[in-house]
Amino acid sequence: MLNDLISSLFKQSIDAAIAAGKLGNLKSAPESIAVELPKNPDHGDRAISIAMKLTKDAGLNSRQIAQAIVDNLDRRYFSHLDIAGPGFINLTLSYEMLEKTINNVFAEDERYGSSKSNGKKILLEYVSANPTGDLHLGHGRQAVLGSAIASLLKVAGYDVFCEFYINDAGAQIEKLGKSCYQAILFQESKIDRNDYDEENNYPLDSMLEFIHPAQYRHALDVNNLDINACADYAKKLFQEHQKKVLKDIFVEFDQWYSESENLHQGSPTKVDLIAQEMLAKDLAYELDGALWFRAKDHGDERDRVLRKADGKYTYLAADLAYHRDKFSRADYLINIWGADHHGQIPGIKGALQALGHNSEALEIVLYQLVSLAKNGVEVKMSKREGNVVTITDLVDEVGIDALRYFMVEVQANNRMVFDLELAKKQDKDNPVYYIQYAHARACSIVRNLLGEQIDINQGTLEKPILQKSEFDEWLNNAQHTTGFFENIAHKLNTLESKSLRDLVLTIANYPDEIENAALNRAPYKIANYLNHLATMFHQFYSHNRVIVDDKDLMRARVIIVVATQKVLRNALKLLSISAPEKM
RNA sequence: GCGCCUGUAGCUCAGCUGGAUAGAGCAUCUGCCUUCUAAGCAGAGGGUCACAAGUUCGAAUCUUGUCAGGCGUGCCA
Repeated sequence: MLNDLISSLFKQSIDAAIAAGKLGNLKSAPESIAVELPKNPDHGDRAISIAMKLTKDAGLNSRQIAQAIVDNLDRRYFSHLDIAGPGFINLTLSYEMLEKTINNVFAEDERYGSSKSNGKKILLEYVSANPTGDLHLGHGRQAVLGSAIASLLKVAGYDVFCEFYINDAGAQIEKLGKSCYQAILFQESKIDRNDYDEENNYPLDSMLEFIHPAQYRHALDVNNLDINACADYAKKLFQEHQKKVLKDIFVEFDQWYSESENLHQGSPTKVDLIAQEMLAKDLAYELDGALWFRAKDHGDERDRVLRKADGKYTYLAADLAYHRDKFSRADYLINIWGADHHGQIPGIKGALQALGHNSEALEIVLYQLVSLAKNGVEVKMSKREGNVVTITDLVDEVGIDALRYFMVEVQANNRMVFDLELAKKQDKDNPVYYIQYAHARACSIVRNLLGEQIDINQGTLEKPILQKSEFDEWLNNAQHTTGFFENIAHKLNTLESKSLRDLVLTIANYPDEIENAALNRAPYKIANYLNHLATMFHQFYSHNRVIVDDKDLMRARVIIVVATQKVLRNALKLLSISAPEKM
């Protein structure tokens, strides 16, 4: 990675300066040296501010330190370098360095930006919606966020296993069974609308969207209807629906983990075992007929109930059993939770730690909830109001690409107001098109270069501007050739040169961007990066005409265009957004 | 009351984990299509980084306090 390389060059130079006795009392070079991107272009391509940070340890002023570092630096990759202000070291990268970047893009191609496997396994759990209804906006945010984090981590070298935890036990399933039961009776005209228990059931209308006679008559005996059978039927129905909806927006799981099948089967069940163990280890006590976890002794603000007086387990107890199971399958767990669940974190972490697990190895990524607005006015989403926006609605309105981009572009920690009216308008002003357009433009240039030319006056076909064989040779050589920028540098004017350098430097950043985004579980950074890369490409495009008579010039520009196209494609793929060749 | 999150341009958001003159997009205004896609480019206006102290060479970023908004604080999930 570019910044790693620069960082290590500076580390070497600091070590050398220390050895030469030029850095006062400093004993060793710092672990990591930050490589910054200056805001001001006059400050070069990269800046190092380490000199100011070493003043105390070295006992020298920062400009002296900067000078000592520069004097001992391997300057091979820097065409210009100066010490500014209090001791910033400003770097201008040489064409050799830019060419190295381009070499890498061609050598690694689809893997450019990816790290080698680091052998670490992460179990990522997300969405985990109850199988009692359709998936709406909020699930959409979580689903897209989770799948993008999964891709990011994979690209960053982790072995990621994605899991959907199906909350298919307990009260909400009983409620589902009853709702389904009555909805069928209604469909069969055995009760009328007023008999349906709207108070305690899921709304009839939302059930009727899924409970169709043609289907349930195959699965259930309508004349001898059983609530449990209805619960099973409805559960599977919603599960299959959710699976399909998610798959449609490229959200897929390695495993759908059923709570009822895995945690509540057998005797004792896995949840029983947790309760027994906690009682045996004195982590829990009985009071008023309930079983309490001593959460207050383990970092929570008060004790929490594991088993209710009616003998049923709480969500916490089942979740502990589930997390114990996950820990047996992976070293590191990431859960994606809505921010409204943040209050549960101390409880579950405290209990897992007390049970002998490393609670540090459970990471919870919170996302703030999505609220709905119409024409700028916030509205409450509710099933009864009939204004629930489902993922399916969104796909129909804005399409998959825009939906995914929308959901991922904002930091998870920020509240998101989704304006449906606005989203509907997102046809031409949609930011995702700006990025995709850059990709299509790049493809279009290549098409024009290799396609047969039509002479408008003569109406005849002429030879392509460039033979495919020569084009292929250019690209193959792009993996190792140097000099293709160096040779044209003197032919470029300021605008041409600047936009070309800026584009290549942005391409060079990609691996660092991935690493940073993965570390922060922050796919929005990739969305921002894509936007920036597209901007750099559009600028390059308007300042540098690619298809020109000068072949050296054309070759250098073609190589940059294809390199850009590859990086755009890689980054879009990371977010599961399509990279169209034509628009 | 307590805990977590948020507060940056008219609006939606970035700000590289403490760096130099705080940036994009949308919206408003001005230019650029007989040359590779104008879904684009070039430019203008728009700011007390909620407020106040503190930490240091240096703060939108870290600490503390205040204000405003969201969420949580169940023998619900």
